[in-house]
Parts: sequence; structure tokens; C-alpha cells
Amino acid sequence: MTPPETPDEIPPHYDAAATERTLYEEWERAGVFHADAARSTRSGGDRDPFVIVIPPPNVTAALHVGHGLNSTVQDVLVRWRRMAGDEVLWVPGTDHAGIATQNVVEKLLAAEGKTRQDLGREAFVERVKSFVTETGGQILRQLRAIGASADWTRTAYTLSPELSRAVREIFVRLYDDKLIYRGHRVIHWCPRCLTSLSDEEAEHSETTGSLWHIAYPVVGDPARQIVVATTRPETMLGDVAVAVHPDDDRYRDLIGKRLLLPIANFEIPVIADSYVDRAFGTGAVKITPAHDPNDFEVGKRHALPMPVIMAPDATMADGADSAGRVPATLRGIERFAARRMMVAQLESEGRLVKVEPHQHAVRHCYRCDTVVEPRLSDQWFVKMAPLAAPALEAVKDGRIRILPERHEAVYINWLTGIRDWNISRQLWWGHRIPVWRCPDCSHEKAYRDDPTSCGQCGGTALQQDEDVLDTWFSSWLWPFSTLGWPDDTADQRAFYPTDVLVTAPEILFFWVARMIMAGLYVKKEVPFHTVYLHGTVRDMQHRKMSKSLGNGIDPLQVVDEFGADALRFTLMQGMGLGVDVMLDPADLEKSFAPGRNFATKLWNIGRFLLMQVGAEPVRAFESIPETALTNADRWILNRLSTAIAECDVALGPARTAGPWSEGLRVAGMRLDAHAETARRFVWNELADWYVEAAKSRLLGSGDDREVARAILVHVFDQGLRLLHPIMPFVTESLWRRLPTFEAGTFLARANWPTPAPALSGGERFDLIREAIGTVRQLRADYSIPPGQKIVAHVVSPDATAKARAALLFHEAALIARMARCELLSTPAPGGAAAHALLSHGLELVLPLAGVVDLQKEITRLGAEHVALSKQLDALRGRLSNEKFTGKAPPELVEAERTKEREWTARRDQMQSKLHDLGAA
RNA sequence: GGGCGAAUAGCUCAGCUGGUUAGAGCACCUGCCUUACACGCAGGGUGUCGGGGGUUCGAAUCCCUCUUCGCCCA
Repeated sequence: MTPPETPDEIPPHYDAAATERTLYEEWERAGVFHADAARSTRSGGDRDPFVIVIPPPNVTAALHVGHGLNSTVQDVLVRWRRMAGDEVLWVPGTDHAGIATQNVVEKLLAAEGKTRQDLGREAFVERVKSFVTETGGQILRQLRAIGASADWTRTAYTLSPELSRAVREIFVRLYDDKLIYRGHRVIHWCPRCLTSLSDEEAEHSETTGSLWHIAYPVVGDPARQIVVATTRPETMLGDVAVAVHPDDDRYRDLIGKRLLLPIANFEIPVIADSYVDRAFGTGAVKITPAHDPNDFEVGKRHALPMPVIMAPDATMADGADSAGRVPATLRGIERFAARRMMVAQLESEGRLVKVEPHQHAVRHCYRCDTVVEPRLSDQWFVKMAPLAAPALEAVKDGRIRILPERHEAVYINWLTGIRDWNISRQLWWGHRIPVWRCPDCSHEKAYRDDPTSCGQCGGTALQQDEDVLDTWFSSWLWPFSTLGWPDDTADQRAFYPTDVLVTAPEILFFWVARMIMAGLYVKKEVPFHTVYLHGTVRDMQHRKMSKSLGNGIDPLQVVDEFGADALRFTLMQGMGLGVDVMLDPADLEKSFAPGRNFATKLWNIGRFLLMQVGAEPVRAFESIPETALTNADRWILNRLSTAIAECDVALGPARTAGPWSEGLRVAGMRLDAHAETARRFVWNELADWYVEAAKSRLLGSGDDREVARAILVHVFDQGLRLLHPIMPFVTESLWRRLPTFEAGTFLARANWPTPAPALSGGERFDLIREAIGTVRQLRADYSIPPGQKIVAHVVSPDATAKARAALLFHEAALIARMARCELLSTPAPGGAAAHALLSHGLELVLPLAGVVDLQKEITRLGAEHVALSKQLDALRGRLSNEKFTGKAPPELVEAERTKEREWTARRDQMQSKLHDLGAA
């Protein structure tokens, strides 16, 4: 699709909407994002593989700006490596998200007045499936809108048949290795979702509650009682003891005595256990083994009964081992209502000693925010210690680095104290636990394929476990299950291990750490060498963006209004390593102006180029002899090389051979630095200086015009390449309009630039820039109207200065245009004039009769003189200090000496100037 | 309660292993429709680098301490 428009028909503002969709479709059609396993060096190919697996969003999710940030980071890396010549694979996909998705569908059912139980398990699962098929995966389509260059032919889903097989395979392996077991213990239970949760899924939040002090009378000694302090009085019906510290003198004589549990009127013993914190509350703790994990441990140590006193929905009810504990008046009452009733009863019975406000952390369900109820039950667990040890080692020895570095400490801390992982969920949506039990012989076993008869007794009445697996039990296989594991596939050989894992720090434990464990357990190799944890998008009050707060930003709306490139550039520019990105949801215009403005600027540079350079062929950059290059050419080419080198440092290295060395461990991944460097080059160097300098050359003819055209195209082309990973659409659409464009090629597949050796002479253009800047400043200082032409007399006090002055006259036309100032070699006439010193002793004198008055000029120069003198004095002080010259590195001292010479000459010059003007 | 981090311009942040006259974007002020661009151009820094102490020839940078925020874990 060569542009039919002529340059002056290109609109002055980049129209993102008109460009992006068709461009994306073209990329996809041409297979630009497709990875070829055979080309990976691991498969005998000629390209290093570079692989990222997407953190799979929930299948029901809609794109929010957090996904936008996360995906843009990945896309920048992936596009960069693709241009750098790697065989790049970005694996996209979604997560079935057990609890979350089941909740969504249950809500839909509720609107129809139904529950999942009404439908029954099979029908419910079918219902979820069809819901997911119809509405699911929209987020993957939305990712295309922001330019994500994933290989869609490899789209994965955690509940697909292929990935389900991977889940089953690892379950069986772990089961057979005795790393999965069934445990009877207190777990976190969500009474709304009606399922157990892992430790990580039960989130803490600080709450101000109450600490109730309740008196338990001593049986047979009406004068005595023990006061216990509790934050959860409703659980007292499940109390089986009161524990005190064995060395606590207050209670020592009561150990072994019995107490009367109020309300329930049960007798319970006083026991001694050093777990009790004497300083907390009254130093006496009620022990409720079935409803508190610590009490459960105490109960086990003392062989106490463990009565459950709540139904799964957290209404009060007799449960296991609790016959008769819950009075009829409380049965069926919700736990917090029951709490109020019980507190009232205790008060009326005189058992409530006091109530004090109490700050403590209450755990909530990470999916529905319901207060979690600790509950004794049978669950499946993964034994973590054997899996954690190698995962810990991998980070410690540098095979994996975590950025920002400080998160490594968090990771190590967590893995060091890791607890077993509860993987069973009492849900219907998910991978069903592949364990069957034979009712005839009680044989229990995990099967890779559904069994028809018991392997031990041949019975055929096998029953499968009712529970499903934690969603994260499928996610932790993601880096290799998406590549075909457990089969030995070409993809797996070509693309495992992957390279960088990009995600938010919140799921370091949920997901990242477990992937490392699974990768090492199954593949004996780390799943990636770099974990990049990015910040969170927040609003102007630094609040996380969320649906409930209504402070979210819809990335698709941003794409509509400003373009995907504007969204991406703005996000990347604000992406300091691990730093949160602040955006104002109330003012999208302001938030995304930087990206939008820059996209337009780029567009206009392109527009200018196309107008001036035209469509006629340009010389190949390589064919231009160095002698044909002007100072400006040399300068911009050097700036380009610097920019390329800086971008490379900002992004890379992409990988290392072996573990990360100390020096490289924190290197690269500075996406904000990459964005800023590329922006600075294109805008502040190319557009502000080189394009301006090239204008007059383009108006001319002959060889120099051709050189200018070629350099302009080359340099802009290179700039587009540097920016393409961040702003793929506008850069691609400009790139294909360049006269050097070859049909059928894509910027997305063009070579990443490499820096060239510095050309001599580039610094001569700096003198031109200095002269222009100086005149502009004088014009502003003296408020010379822009329309008014002025002249400057160039004064060269010595031979060096004369040589430099020649340079200025050589570029006199450029200076005249950019500074609106004509250069003259004649001595300045007498009278009021503005004076400026340039480097190398050069001097400009601007006779401005009627504008400059002598006194003002003296004041201005005087102020400059004072400032310079001050700095020079400090510098001289340093240089005359023997401690400095003796201890500081010699090259620094030498540099300071050079500076001293320059400053001294400058000050002397300024002084004589002031003297000439008649200053005291 | 334990651990980690941050504090630099009005706002959001760079400033790596100590050595430029402390920077960028946005905002702001002044002047400009200079034939690519007003989503732009030119000029302007508006700062006790959170407070105090220390190490050093030299501290925004290293150490101690205090204050204020934030995050993770129990």
C-alpha cells in the first residue's frame, strides 16, 4: 500500500485511528509476529531465541490500563529483539481463573434466580464453558489494538485439553513423588465462595476491631476465674481449653484445673503452652483448634478435640465433633450476628469484663473480599520445601535475576519460610483433582488417564475426588505447558527456557516463584533468566486504579482519542524501574499529551522530509564518501551513534552466557531511558538542529543537496528504528513512505541500528549551535522583536579564534536564518552594543543603538563576570589544595586544570570588555 | 511486631559504583501563525537535594540518627 498521497496532502496531524487497524492486520497477515522453531539456534537454526510468555489475563477480563502497561513493556522488548535479529516468540493466552470466573457466572445465574446447585455440576460447568467461549478472550483482541506483537498462532488457555494434560501430568508426578498429599488442618475458608484458599489468596488488611475480655469461671472455685482476651468471641463455642504460659505466675496454680465455658456451659481444661504470649491481652488464650491455625497446633500438641462450630457458609452450626456445642438460639445465625448476640449474652451474664478497641490484620478473600474463616478441613497440599530449595538457589547464584533488585530479598525471605500450598478448591470450575478412591479396598491413586477399575482390587466403583485445583496450579506450568509439555515438541526444544518474565510484584509469590519451582522440577532448568517487576498505574492521589473506585483509565478509549502510540510512549516514558506510573483519569488529554504530541512531531518531521526530499531515489548512505560530509552531517551522525549506544545500554543486554555477573545483574531494562534517549535524538537533535541546518541545502542543487537528502533519510530512518518498539504504528507508517522503502518489507522486521565510530569534525557544529544560542539569548535579553534583523561583528583576538571564526562565516547563512542575525567580519562601530563571548576566545559584538544602553550592558556582563569569578575562585581553591591534587585521580585534576585555563581566559576577556565599556 | 523502600523544581521522576555550574517531561512566565509542526518555535529555573550529625581534599550520592510516607510479610 504505497501512499497515493503527495507530501502536501499528508495531514498535519497524525491520524492514528485511520492507520493502526490496517497496519496491524498487515503485520499479522505477513506473519511478522510468527516464530519459527527451526530458526532457533537451539534447533540448529541461525538465530538466538528470545521468548516471553504473557502473564495470562483472566479469560473474562477486559483490558485495563494495567494490562496496557504490562503488555507494552513486553511488546517493547519483543519488538526490540525481533529487530535485533533474534527469533522472537511472544506467547499469548488466557487463564481460566477458577474462582473469578465461577463467581462471574454465579452472579449471572443469581440474576436468573438460580444457584449453581440448581443446575448441578455438569450443567454448571457447561454453562461456564459456553460463557467463556462466547465472551472470553476479548482481552486478546483488545491487546491487538495497542499493538501487541504476540504470536497468535500459539495462543494458549490454561483449561485447554493440551494444558489440562500438562496439569494432570505434573499432578501425577508430584503425587508419585510424595510431594502432593492430603492434609487435615486449619485452612483459610471463604464462606462466600465456599472454598478453601491458599495463604497467598487470603489477603491481610488492617482493621480496627475490638478485643473482648471474657471471664471463664473456675469449676469448683466460684471465687476464681480466668479472663481471656479475644477478637473473635463467636468462636468460643469451639473452645476446648484455655492456655497460659507455663512460667506465668498469675496462672500457674490453675494449670490442670477446669473452667466453665460460658454460653455453651462446657467444661474445658487449663493447659500450659509456651506458645502463649504473656504480654498480649490477659496472658490467657482461648484455644479453638478448628477455627485458628495457631490453636490447631496447640490442639495437636495436647491431643485436644477439634470441634467445628460453623457451617461452610459461616453460620453457626454443629459440625464435626461439636454435637451440642451450639445452642439452639444461635444455630443458623451468621457469624457476625452471632457475635453480637453472644457478646450481649455475656454482658447480661456478667461475663464480659471489658471491651477495648484493637488494631489487627484481618484476612480477606482476594476474589470477593469476604472475611476469611479459618476452618479445619481435609485439603490437598503440595509439599513446598523440596521444590523451594532449588528455586532459592537459582536466584542466589544468579541464574535468575529479579528487577528491581530489592525484590530478590523479598523472594528469598518468602521461599525460606515457605509453607505447604493448599491446592484443592471446593469449586466446580477448574481442573478436577485426578485422584480416584476405590470404595471397596480404599485404594487411592492419581491417574494420568481416567481409570475404569481399581488397580489394586479390580473394583469398578471408583470415585473421583470432588475438588478442583487452584488456578495457579495450572499457571505455574505456563512457560513450558504453552510450548507443548509434556510432549517433546519442537517449540519446547527451540524456545525453553524463555527469557524475560514481565509482571507486577503482587504475583511474585502466586505465580513467579512457583513457575521457577515447576520449571526446575520438571525441566531441570530455570524458566527465564530475568524477572522484571513493573510498577502500578495510579491516579493523582496515588490510589491504585480500580473498578470500585471508578478511577480507572480505559486504554481503548485512549487508543481511540490519542492513538496506541501515544498510550505506549506515555507509559514507557514514565516507566522508571519498579516505579509506579501516575496518570490522571479525569484529564486524559493532559495525561497522554506527551505521547500524542511526540507522535505528531514525528509525523511532521516525516511530512517535512517527504516534501523536501521528495520521492526520487536517494543515494545509499554507505556510498557517500566521508569527505562529502558537512560539519552538520558529522554532528548528527555522531549524535545518532551516541543515541543508539545509549538505547542499547538502556535496554540490554538481552541475555548472558551463564549466570548474571555482579556487573550485569542490574543492567538494562530501563525502558524510560530508552524512550527519553530516542525522543531526545529525534526531537531535540534531529528536528531542532539538523533539519533546520539541512533546509538551505535542500533548496540548492547538486552534490551537496544529494548528500543532505541521503543523510536526512538515513538519520530519520535510524531514528524510526529506535522508536519503533515504543511507537510501532506511526513509525511503520512513516518508514514505508521513505524513498528508501522496499515494497514488502516491514520496519517491524528491519535491523536494529548499530552505532558507528565517531566522525571527526562533528564538534565544529557545536560552535555553530553555540553562536546561534548566544545570539538568541541576547535577542531575548534585549527584547529584540523577532522580525528585526540584526548584525553581529565577529571579533577574533588571536589565530585560533580566527580559524574558528572562519567556521562561523562558513555557516553564516544558517546562523542568519536560525538566529536572525547577519555576521560581519568588520570591527564593530563605537557606541552601545551587546557583547557575548563564545568558546575559543571568539567574541560577538551586536551594535544595538537605541536598544542597548551602556548601563544595562555593564550590569548584564557584570553579573556574568561575578558568577564566573565565583566559580573560578572555587576551582582555584580546589587546585591549590595539595590534598586534592594529591589524592584525586590525576585525570580529574588535569581536567580541572584545563577548565581553569579556559575560565581564566574567559574572565580576563570579560574583564577587559567591562573595562572598555567604562565600568569601574 | 518483622523486613524492605522512598523523601531532589509547583507535579511525576532521572541523577549507577562519591568529582559537571544538580537535570527531563508536564505545569508556569515572556515573545512569536519564522512556508513540517501552535499537539509548534525561541527564551526563562522557579531547588537549603526531608532535618541533624559523621566519613572525605570533595557528599544529592557513603555511614549514623530523627521525621514523614509507601510496600511486603506475620
